[in-house]
Amino acid sequence: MAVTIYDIAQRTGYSPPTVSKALNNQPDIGKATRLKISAVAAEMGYVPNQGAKTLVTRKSWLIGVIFQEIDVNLGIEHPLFNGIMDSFKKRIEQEGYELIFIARNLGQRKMSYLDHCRYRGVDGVLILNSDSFDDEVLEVVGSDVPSVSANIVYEETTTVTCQNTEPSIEAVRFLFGLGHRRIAHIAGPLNAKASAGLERREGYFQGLKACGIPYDERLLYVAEHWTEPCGAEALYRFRQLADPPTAVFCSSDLLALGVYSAARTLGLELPRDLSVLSFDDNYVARYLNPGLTTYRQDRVVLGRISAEQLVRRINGQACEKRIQVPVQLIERGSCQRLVPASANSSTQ
Amino acid sequence: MAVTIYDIAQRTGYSPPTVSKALNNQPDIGKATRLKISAVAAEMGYVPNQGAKTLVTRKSWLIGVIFQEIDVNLGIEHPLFNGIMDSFKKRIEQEGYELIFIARNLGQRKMSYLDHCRYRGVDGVLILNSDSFDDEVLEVVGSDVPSVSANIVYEETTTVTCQNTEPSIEAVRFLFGLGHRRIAHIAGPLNAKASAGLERREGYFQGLKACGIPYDERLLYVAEHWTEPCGAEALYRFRQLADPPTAVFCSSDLLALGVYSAARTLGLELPRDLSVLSFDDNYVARYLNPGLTTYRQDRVVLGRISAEQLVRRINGQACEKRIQVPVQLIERGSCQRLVPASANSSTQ
DNA sequence: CTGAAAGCGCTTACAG
DNA sequence: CTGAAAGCGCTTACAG
Repeated sequence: MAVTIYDIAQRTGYSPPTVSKALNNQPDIGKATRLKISAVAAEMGYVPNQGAKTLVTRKSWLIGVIFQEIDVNLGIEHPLFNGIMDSFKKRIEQEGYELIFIARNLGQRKMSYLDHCRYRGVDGVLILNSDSFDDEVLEVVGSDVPSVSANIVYEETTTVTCQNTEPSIEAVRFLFGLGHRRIAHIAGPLNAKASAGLERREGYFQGLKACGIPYDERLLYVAEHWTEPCGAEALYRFRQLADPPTAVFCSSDLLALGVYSAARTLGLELPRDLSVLSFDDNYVARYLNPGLTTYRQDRVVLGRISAEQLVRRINGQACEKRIQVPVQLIERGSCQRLVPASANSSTQ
Repeated sequence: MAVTIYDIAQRTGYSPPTVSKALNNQPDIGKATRLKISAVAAEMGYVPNQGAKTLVTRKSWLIGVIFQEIDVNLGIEHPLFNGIMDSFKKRIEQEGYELIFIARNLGQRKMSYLDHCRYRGVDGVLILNSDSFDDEVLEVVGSDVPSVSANIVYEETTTVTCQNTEPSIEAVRFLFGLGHRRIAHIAGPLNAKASAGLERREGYFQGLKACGIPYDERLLYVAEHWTEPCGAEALYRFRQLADPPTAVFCSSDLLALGVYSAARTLGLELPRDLSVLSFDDNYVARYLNPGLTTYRQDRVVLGRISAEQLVRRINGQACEKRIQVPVQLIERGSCQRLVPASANSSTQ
């Protein structure tokens, strides 16, 4: 049987409330008393029962994570989500919180995400999902449970993502600077809440304009999912054109992976026959051949800021509606100057 | 304020205990009563408070996960651990359990893993760590908290890993079958509890013997860590030999990654100049060039079996001490017949 | 089949 | 500075 404050009370001669206050560093306790009590508590190996505390304080020190990734279907293996979650976890632990996964179906019992949050009494929730229209997630963000979203943009809560539009403009400029004029774009799924698809495409449009390149709708492919097969399909389409693109800007590395495999199938050599620029910097990007040049999303920063925003919400402090973290171009070998005037295979 | 069983009691006219029993499907409740109570509960949006239940039942329906990966330092991004955890999670959720991360340091408070388990009252613990000698983990497996380990082998509890020795014997045979005679091995760190390093090396030895190849100690490199730089270092060493290996069997994909990068640095072409066979089938293996031929660890099975074993332990049922799951050879392009007698670059 | 009593481990007013 | 009383939301004997 575990040691309780009653056991400590008995051993020290103080009452349970006094023990409780001493252990919680309440101010109205004599110094000697506090010392005595904590010494005995340590000696007896006392560990507080957080469940009992939660019952009376209404504070569980638990953060739920709704982790639902339907697109790539990698679950916790999802390369972006798990990086964010890892960093988020470290940051909230500093604040004394712990992470619990909010399950969708628990045993036989069907419980909504929101009910589930109440069931466990979580103090807040991190939303890491890819389905913008999931009713149950919508119910959570619309509830009084503090939340933060690190992918989908919800009006009702704080959303933390990377910057999308600006780097996408820069992406086009970068390829333009390498001499490319036929620059294609593989956009991710487009819907109002999934910022990545929409905002990166917007950057593509603006980049084209900034470079004075007229928009050619045949050079835009909108992927149905953020998956490799969709990326491959895009390249097959592009290659059917009489005047195919010499460079392609992919809105995610998973899509770029599809471009790589399609290129191999088509006998195209990268980057000689096609420059590929991407977005994410997944774990695999550096191992590809050629290494993928891509805008890196900083998962550590993304997770940390999400955590800080959520803690603010929990504490009732003011919060941003949307935070966008800068990305960083990681140059590897997949982009090449178009006209081989010089012998350089890559340019700064 | 949340709806409690008192509210339901009031509305239905029954007592709280009766409401409790009805909602928990206890047998000694009238059918009409049960129906009435559950209808009202549903109507009022009742969600049980699991914390309060835990206090009296001493069952939290919480499984802790000790996730500590010191080698590669990828945290939750660790490609093998997170795959196992994902599958484990799905399986325990079917049983009604949820996953909570057991933090090492929570806020200012320093709490051991074991104390932490008690603090949250977890019903069991999944151990996914890479440091065999972590005292705190040792304390957990030696305690009365039910546990299962999915990497390090602990005498005190159930360990679930893939098969190591048999496939490693097969690995040598496979390379032998391709005509290789100078077969090197990059072993992982060797210690009694980290089965992977030791057992795979053992398989290498046995495989050599089975093929009638005398063991040459210069062809064995023991990596200090399961990391890419260690794999690279191994190849640099091997290449300094007067008679370097024509094939290398790596005890993990991370090590193989190092071999790939060192090969590139050295100007070696894979698989023409060196056949590489590996173990794991990480996310990256298929994207390498050439694709990595490797023994796949089935994370889904590993996670599922770990979950089932832990549930058995929690329920006081008999458990295996060690379970080993078969691996599967995934042939891609990194192994080649040594003597190019035929034009085939890959063999069955 | 149903309910009054007690208690799980803790904290919060409140009185002294 | 310390403690008696009450209660958080729930379940478990036990009595009827």
